Amino acid sequence: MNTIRPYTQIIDRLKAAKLRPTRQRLALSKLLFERGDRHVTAEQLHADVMAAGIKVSLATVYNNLHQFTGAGLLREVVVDSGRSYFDTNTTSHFHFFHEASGELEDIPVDDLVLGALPKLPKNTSVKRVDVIIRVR
Amino acid sequence: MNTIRPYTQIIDRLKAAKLRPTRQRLALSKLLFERGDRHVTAEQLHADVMAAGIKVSLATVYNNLHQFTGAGLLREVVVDSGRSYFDTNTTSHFHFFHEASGELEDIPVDDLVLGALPKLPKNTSVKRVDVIIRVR
DNA sequence: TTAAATTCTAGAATCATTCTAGATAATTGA
DNA sequence: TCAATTATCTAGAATGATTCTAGAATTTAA
Repeated sequence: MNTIRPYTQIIDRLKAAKLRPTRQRLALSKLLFERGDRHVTAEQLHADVMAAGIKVSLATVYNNLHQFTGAGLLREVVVDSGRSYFDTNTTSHFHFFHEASGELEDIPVDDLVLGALPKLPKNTSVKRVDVIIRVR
Repeated sequence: MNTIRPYTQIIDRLKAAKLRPTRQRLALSKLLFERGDRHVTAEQLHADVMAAGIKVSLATVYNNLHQFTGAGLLREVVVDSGRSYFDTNTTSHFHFFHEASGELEDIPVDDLVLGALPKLPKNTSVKRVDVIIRVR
């Protein structure tokens, strides 16, 4: 039951990623993965976790964001040179970027049709295709 | 004639942008606009202009890159949180980003078909659509 | 030529991020 | 359960790109 074992799912997820379920990691995971799709910066997540009453250093927030990204639990989105966003939606999709507010908004993959990719440069393979529609 | 008035075109371009043709600005413009399509970082351009024997401070390189971008002579490309690239090709096109080398490569607009854009968020208009194919 | 406006500069400041190295906590296996 | 091992956490320093500052130099317009 959820009320009795609220961390079970998250712990399993961390276990699969070979990451120990530490107090800090659990708190960050809860904020990231139990609130639906989110786009956060390290600073935002750090503020969130502190606001939740759990003391976590900023370095730990960065460490965990990168570990989660490496494990495929997050996706890093580059829209703004100067800061990184981390997206809890790791499925294929695109983004609106609101330049005024700095907010990201998901675009479902079906809402934008991308034709065949152009011929790739020699000896390369696609790592990812990013589409960002910048609006204001 | 080019050999006699080699700066005429650049000076006209700067004049149109209401930017004074200073020694530094001319040197930067020559490097940017007389070498075909380029993707440069501020550091790279600074190194280039110094190598050309003209002393320009890094702050001036940044100032000018931003002024050129504001005037529509350059386009800023965000692919790498942490540093900005400036693209001398201001027409509509897309990019390959070579993650290993940090190099950008143009994709002509005709080489990738983008379907109709999704419905935009309320009260917004499109500023730009960025497509980056990350390869390695 | 001269005043006004712009631009340039070195160096300091800022901001996000990474690094360091020691302290703490989690896991493993006896 | 209890070390021993390994991973993780932390504060604070370091880094790297960029911006700011304020005074000096240059350019422009009249």
